[in-house]
Formats: sequence, structure tokens, C-alpha cells
Amino acid sequence: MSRMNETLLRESNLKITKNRLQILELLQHSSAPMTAEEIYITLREKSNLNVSTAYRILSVFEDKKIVIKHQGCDSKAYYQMFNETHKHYIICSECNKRVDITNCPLCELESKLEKETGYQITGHRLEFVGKCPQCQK
Amino acid sequence: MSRMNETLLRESNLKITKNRLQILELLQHSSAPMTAEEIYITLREKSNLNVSTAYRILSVFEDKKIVIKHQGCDSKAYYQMFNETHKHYIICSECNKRVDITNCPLCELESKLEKETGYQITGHRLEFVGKCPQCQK
DNA sequence: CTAGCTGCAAATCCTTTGCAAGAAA
DNA sequence: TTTCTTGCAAAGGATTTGCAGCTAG
Repeated sequence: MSRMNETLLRESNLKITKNRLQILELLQHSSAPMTAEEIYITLREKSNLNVSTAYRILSVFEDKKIVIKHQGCDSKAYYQMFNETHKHYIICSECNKRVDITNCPLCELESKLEKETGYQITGHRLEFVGKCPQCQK
Repeated sequence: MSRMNETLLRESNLKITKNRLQILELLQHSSAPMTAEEIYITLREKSNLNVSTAYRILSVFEDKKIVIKHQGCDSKAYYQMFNETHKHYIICSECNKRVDITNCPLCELESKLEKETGYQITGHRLEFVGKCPQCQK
């Protein structure tokens, strides 16, 4: 529902623009995190979106905690909706394809670590790396 | 002992050079993973090492499994000795300082995931993010 | 109208490469 | 000598920025 996204933008003090709505739609319907370039390529015709605009929108969304950003080992940044936040991935070392894993055994560990290290822990990143079925051939 | 590192290089079919020995020494004595630039800055006077040489040496070391490379959220690559491999970190979201955490509850999870996803899992990356004691002020 | 968005081109940051000179075996 | 390493400068890919025009409110 595009109406919901308009509200989301309004509540974040952001103007409602076609680009922003389309990026939201896209990320909401994507089964995997996307790079800025993937988003740009998907939307450039439909919306004639520019790459730098894509980066700018994603960056604002990150500040407003609408999306979160992962740094992939391929040194590209991957973006996904914030509400799907607590997910982890298996990443193919050949093609960089990502697959979700459900269930996270780590949250409990966090408070223990806070005591041990003095860090104020705000989150964690867990990624498994391997070869996906296709790349195993 | 620099003699050991000479053997290490010889066994990897690499010529023994001042730059390589100094980078090995440095990483062995560093308590945290280092970026190519940090290594370069530390060694440029002592060894008049060039940035691209640093990258090249680190890249060869990675191929030969002498070091491993992490991609940090600051989009810089961090290098450490391979033998210290199975470590995870807490990373300060302000200053990017890294602290080791001992003990890894995840290895068991891997085989379960292999069955579920069809991926051939070769490793994992686990990083906790938060604010280090200094940056909490 | 005004603040906030956008496109475009140029700039920046990290990393890689081409090439010719230099050092190890 | 032969092969591998290096320094330098230039190129590369991902991301950011300056600026002038545009658009939502």
C-alpha cells in the first residue's frame, strides 16, 4: 500500500516523492538486500532515477532508520528495510547471492559481552559464507 | 623471530623481501586487524614502503592463506594473520575500534544450515557493533 | 514562495594495474 | 640471468558532493 509509505515518509519529516516511494516499494518486495546500483538499474526507466539520487535517498533512509545497510565482502553496500532487521545471511562466495537464515542464538550473548568489554552493544552482524548450489558445479 | 617468517615465505614460494618481513612482523604483533593504509603509514619511513606494494603484498598473503581479510563497515579492508583466524569482534560504531571476543557458539550451527539451504558453508563472520567505552562519552 | 529534492558532472575514497627499473635466487 | 617485486603514476569501482534547476508543501 503506497498510502502507508506516504505516512512513513511524513512521519520521518521527508517529502513525498516518486523516487522515494518507488525505492520503498522495491525494497519491501525484494526477498534479498539490494545494492544502490541494483535499485538504480531497476528504477531508472520507470522513474528516471539517477544513481546519486539513489545513494542520497538510501543514506537519508538509513539516518531515519527506515532501512539498514550491510557492507558486503564484495565491498558493495546492501540495503534492506529496517523492520526486517534482525536477519542473518548465507552468502555465496562465488556469486554473492544471499539467503536468509532464521533464528538467532546470539542476543543472549550480548549482555554478557557488554560486561566483559565495557562496550555498549547496539547490534551484531552474522553472515555465513559458502557456495550456493549453483556455484558448487 | 624473523627466521620463522623467512621459512614461511619460502614455503609459500615467495621471495624474501624487507617489505614482506616487516608486514608479517607488524601483523604478528598487532593486537587488532589492520588496514592496508595503517600498515603503510606504520612502515613507510622504516621501510619506505609504497601503498600499492602494501596492497599487493597483502593480496598475495591472502591467496597463500598467510593472512585473512575482513571487510569493515567503514568499507575498508582489515587484515590479520591467518592463524588467528577464528576470531570475532566487537566494533565501535563511532571510532571503528575492534576488540576480540573469545569463544564461538556457531560452528555447530553450520552443518544444520548446510542441510537446510544446500549451501556448502566454508565459514562465517560474526561482529558485534556498539560504542566503546571512550566513545560513550 | 521556500525548503527540500533532484540530475548532472566532477570529486573523493579505497583499491588495482601497467610499466619500467630494481632486487632475490 | 631469469623471475619475481617494487615504486610511481594513472586507472578503476563504489560512493559522495557542488551547484543550479525543479517540485512538494
